[in-house]
Amino acid sequence: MPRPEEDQTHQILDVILHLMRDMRRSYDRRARGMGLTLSRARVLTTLARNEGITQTELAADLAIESPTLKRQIDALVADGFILRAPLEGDGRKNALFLTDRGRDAEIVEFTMRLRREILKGIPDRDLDQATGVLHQITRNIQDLDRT
Amino acid sequence: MPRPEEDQTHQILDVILHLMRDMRRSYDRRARGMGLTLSRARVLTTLARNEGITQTELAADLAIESPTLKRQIDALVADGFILRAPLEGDGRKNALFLTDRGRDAEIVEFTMRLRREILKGIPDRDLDQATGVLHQITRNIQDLDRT
DNA sequence: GCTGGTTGATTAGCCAGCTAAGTAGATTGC
DNA sequence: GCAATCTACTTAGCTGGCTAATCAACCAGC
Repeated sequence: MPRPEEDQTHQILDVILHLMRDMRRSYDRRARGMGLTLSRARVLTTLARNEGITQTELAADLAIESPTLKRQIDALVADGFILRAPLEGDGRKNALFLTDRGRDAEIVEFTMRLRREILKGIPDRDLDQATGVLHQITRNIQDLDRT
Repeated sequence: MPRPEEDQTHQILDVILHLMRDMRRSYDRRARGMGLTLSRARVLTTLARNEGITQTELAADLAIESPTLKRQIDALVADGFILRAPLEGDGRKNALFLTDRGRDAEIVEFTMRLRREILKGIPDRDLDQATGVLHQITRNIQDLDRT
């Protein structure tokens, strides 16, 4: 059982990897009854802030690629949460709208409550500091990719 | 363009979601030439610290489920990075070993270098503080799941 | 007003995570 | 010493991320 010192210091990357999976799994298990997942809830709450936008615009808001979004939209349309409407004036674009079911306050409420629970007991300034570190890591990655 | 205040404060969860994707994408693109991905490199480096362990043990070390690991092992065996050997004394278990190719220092070196680059310019104490916050979030999720 | 390039959405196919269920080998209890 | 249970691995199938390539509609320039 060798234990190189390097691993201890760079631990944060593995913590991030695991945390994301834990978040997803926990949310998905809880939201299954509503027919949602973490990713799909994000689509709904993001769309709720800006109904009528196109798929490309929504994908940009969510920072995911359009084929990824497309499958989620298909599922949400099939489950009656949102609607695709052809956008007049441009035959390529779809405008997206929530249905009554998709606009149901329960989803937003549920998501916000869970987020509050997940961050419980952590002072705002600690959250801000941690967020700053994560942003710095993101910038470092972008710098690397530019090389 | 409405902008509810709540979103600003809980931003960290989205940052985590995106950061993980950025890490994966950046690593995978760079490591493609070696036939590796971030997940597979993690399998190799974790196994390197403890050759001869079984799949279940390795899955526990990586904190992933055994079916997830199984597919990665299949791929790594196919590409000549590792070997499955039947473990004498228990016909159910496989012992895992690196091949010469898998033991190749380049992989470990490459991974460590990239990790250093990604964390460049961030003081250790900031990293530790951020890691602490992430751990707290992980504990909060586990507490929720226990309910 | 046609032609070439651009854009929005889709399709196809990959990787990596998961759960649920199946199979074969070990272990335990009677 | 056999039945029942448990364990390790596998199989099957879902979700969600990605890239590459296709198709249709739009737009620019000549």
